[in-house]
Amino acid sequence: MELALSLGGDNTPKPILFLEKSSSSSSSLHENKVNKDVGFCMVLGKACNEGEDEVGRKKRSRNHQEIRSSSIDPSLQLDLIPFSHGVSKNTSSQLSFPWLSQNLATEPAGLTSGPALDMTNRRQLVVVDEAEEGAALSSPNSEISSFQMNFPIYRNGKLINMKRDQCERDRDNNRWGNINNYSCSRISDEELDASARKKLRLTKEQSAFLEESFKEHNTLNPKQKLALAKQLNLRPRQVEVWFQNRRARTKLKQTEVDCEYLKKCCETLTEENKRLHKELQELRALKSSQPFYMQLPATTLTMCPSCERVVTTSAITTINTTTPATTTTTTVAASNTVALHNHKLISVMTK
DNA sequence: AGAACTCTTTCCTTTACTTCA
DNA sequence: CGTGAAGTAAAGGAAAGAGTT
Repeated sequence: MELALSLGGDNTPKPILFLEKSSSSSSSLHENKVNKDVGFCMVLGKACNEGEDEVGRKKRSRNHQEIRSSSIDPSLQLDLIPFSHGVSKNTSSQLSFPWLSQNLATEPAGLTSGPALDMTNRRQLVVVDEAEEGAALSSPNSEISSFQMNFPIYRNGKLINMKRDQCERDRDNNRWGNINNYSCSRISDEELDASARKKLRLTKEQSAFLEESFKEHNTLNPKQKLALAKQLNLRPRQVEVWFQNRRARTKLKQTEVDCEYLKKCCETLTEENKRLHKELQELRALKSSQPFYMQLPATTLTMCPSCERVVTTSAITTINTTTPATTTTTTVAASNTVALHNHKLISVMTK
């Protein structure tokens, strides 16, 4: 039984009423765990979201459309459930909030949600979705006042006007355990110090599992993300961020490999360039010292069969055969070339 | 049909936190 | 014990794509 305070957006005043959860047509996380707890349910309807009507709300989330359409009243519902039986009492506050991981352990497992959802799976998704929604909207650390509303939001002492998705990220952060970190809320100065962003390290098991998932597909669709998050007891946002960072790391590594490869290519080409320059200089020197030979029509192209490099042994050969005077120089050059390549050269003589 | 708008997702950059040498 | 480097979780913004009006 919940005390529901409804600030309905339909401009029709809704009375504060007690909801008998067990008889509620909607499925909720609380319903699974608690039957007779007295709660406080605050419904913030469309009036809280300026200009957004029923249709606008329907399009809010493409991915959750089918889930939410079968869900309860889509208006914002703030559940302030102070007590519940059958949940962990380890929390110092004695409050049982669904964003706490130990409470989520009782959620139905096995989120399987393919494109064609059967009614069983659909219902499971509804339960999880509502649980998340409910949890998301009821951070114990903050009066989540900004979601779908234009309430002032304070962060690190500054008044900010948070966008919806940012607020959603924040409520996501606040949802499960990071409740002291950083919130779209009005918080006191003491809390501000403690509200610095805390980074929690994933466990080895979680990292390994995520790694395995990444090997299968490096991007996740929303359903996979939800299932993975549930399986690892992480927030979907955490899974999302992990995959983002993982993709970035992969890309960075690939870039490094590419960079290394290009560096080697560059070195090889530089060497080749030097060699060609040297050969060109030799040929020019030859030309200036022996202009007579340049009038000879004969040229020889020599191609290395393995590297397909055209070398200039041709002229050398020609010179060698035609002018005994230059034999010494040219033969040395040719032998160097052959030694450099260390394999057989095919000579093509053109006349 | 297409422009305008909204929403979601991904990528990229930066920040902040943790771990380790 | 302090410090810097490396690794990484997370924030925030831009851009793209898809759906809606």
